[in-house]
Amino acid sequence: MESVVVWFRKGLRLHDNPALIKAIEHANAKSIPLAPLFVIDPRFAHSSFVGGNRYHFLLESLSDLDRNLKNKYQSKLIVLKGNPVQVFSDMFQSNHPFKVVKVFLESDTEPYALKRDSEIQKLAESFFVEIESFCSHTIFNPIQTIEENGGKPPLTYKSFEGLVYSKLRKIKALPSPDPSHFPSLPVISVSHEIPTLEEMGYSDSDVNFSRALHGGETIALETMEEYLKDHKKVVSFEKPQTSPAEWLPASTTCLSPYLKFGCLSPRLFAVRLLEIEKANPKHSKPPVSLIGQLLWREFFYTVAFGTPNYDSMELNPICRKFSWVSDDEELISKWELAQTGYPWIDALMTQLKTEGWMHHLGRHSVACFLTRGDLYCSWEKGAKVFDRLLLDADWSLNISNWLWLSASAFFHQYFRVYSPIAFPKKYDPSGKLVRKFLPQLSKFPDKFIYEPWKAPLKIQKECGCIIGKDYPLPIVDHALVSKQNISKHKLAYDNSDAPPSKKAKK
DNA sequence: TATTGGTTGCGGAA
DNA sequence: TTCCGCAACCAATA
Repeated sequence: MESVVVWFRKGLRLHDNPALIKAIEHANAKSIPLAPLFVIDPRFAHSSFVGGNRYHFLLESLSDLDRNLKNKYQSKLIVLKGNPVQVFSDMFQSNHPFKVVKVFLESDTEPYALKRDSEIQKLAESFFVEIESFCSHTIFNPIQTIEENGGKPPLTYKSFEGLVYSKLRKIKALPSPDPSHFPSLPVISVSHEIPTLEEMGYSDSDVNFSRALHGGETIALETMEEYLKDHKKVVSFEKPQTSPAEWLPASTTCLSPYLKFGCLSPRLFAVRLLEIEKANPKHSKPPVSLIGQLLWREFFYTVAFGTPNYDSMELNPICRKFSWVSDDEELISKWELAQTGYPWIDALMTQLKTEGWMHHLGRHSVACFLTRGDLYCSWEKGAKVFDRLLLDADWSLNISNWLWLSASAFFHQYFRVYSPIAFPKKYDPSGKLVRKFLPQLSKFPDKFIYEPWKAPLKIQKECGCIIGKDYPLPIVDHALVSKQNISKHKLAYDNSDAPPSKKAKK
C-alpha cells in the first residue's frame, strides 16, 4: 500500500503546522496511511557540535510529539536513523514498506538544510515522488521579503519592518488536526523508536537533567499561555528594560528554545500577542516590544538566507574584516570555561553551560568581552561555542547577533563597549546572578562582587575565597584593553576602502 | 548628496 | 538627572 510522509525537522509541533495539515488532507483524499517521520542524523550527535543539554532538549521534544500523536491521534512518530539522503533513498525504493508517493515538509533556509533538501528533491524527482514544502518556521517567507526588497535582503531592522508591517495584522494560525480524521500509520518493520542519549553517544555527565528548560510542544504552549496571563507585563514589555541578571524567574519569556525547534509557532505567538495588544491600546512597540522581538527573528532569518557565506568573516560580503588575535585558543578556552576572573562574565558562561540559556543582554556582555571589548578573539569561534551550548542555538540568529556584537555588520558604534563591571551593577548591584552561579564568590560584599580582586586580603579570607587561588585574577585589564581595542577597530574601519556592503556591490 | 535615525555603553561634567 | 566625548559609524530615505 502507498503512503504519505510528513517529515519533521524543525517544526516539532502539531499546532499551526501547514505541512502536517496538507499531508493529512492528501492522505485522506487518497485513503492511504500517513507516516509522521523524524530522521536522526548521527553526524550531529556529537558533543563537539551539539552539547548534551541541547541534544536532550531535542529528544524531549521528539518524545512529546510522539506522545501527543499517540494519545490524541492514535498515530506515532516514526524515527529513522541515518544520513537523511540515504534514508530517503531507501524509502523511495519500490520494495520499501512505505511506498512513499508524496512528502510534505516545512522549508528550512539554513545552508546545511538547503543542500540536504535539494539533494533529496533530486532523488525524489528520479523516483517520481513529489515533495511539497511550506514556510512555517518564520511568519514571513524570506524569499518573498527579499523579492519585495528588489532582490537584496534589507540590512536594517527598520527597512525590514517596513516590508512586513502591513502584513502582520492579517496573519492567522492554523488549528491543530482534527482527531476524528487522522490517517492511519503505514506498517513498519524496521526499528523506529526515539533513541536514548546513551545510544547517541552522550553520557549522563554531558547533560544537566535538573536544568530549568525542557523540550516539547506541550511545555511550549503552557509556558506561552502562562506568560500571556499577565497582560500588563505583556503590553509594557520593553527589551532593554528587562534584566540580564534575573533567573528563575527570568525577566523575558524563555520561549526561544521552543521557537528554535518549532515546538512553538512564531505565528501563533504573534497572533496571541496582537489580540492582547488590541485589547490594550497603550502598548509598547517594535523594536522593543514582544512583537518587535519576533520581528528581529524574522529580520535576521531573512538576511541570513539572502547573504552568501553568512557564517564566515572572510567570505560574507556584509561582514567587516578585523585582525582578531591569532593565538586565541587559551583565551577562548578561559572564556568558555568561566575562568576570565570577571565574575559577571564567568557567571553568565556558567549559566550557559549548565542551563543552556542566557538573557539576550548577558549574551551581549560575553560576546562583546570575547570580541571587540576585551579578548579581541574572532566572533566565528564564539559563535561555535554558543551554537554548541545554547538550547535555542539557531544558526541565523546566532551568526547575526555575533556580527552585531563584534561591530562586523548591522551595528557600527564600536566605541560603545560593555563593561563587565559597570553594566551588571546597573541591573543588579547586589550580584544575585554571580552568587547563584559562582558559589565560591557568594560571600563577597556587594561592593566587591563584580571586582573581587579589589577586596582586601582580610575580606577575601573572611569570604573563604582567595583571588588568584580559589578564583582567578582578571585575565585582562578591561579599562586598558577596551581602549586599545577601540583603536584597533577604528583602524580597521579607516583602512577598509569601502564599507563591506558597497564592496559587495562592485 | 545630505540627512536621519539607530532595541540595549561608559564615565565624567554640569 | 541629563548631556557630552568617544569619533565621526552605517543603510535607507528624501
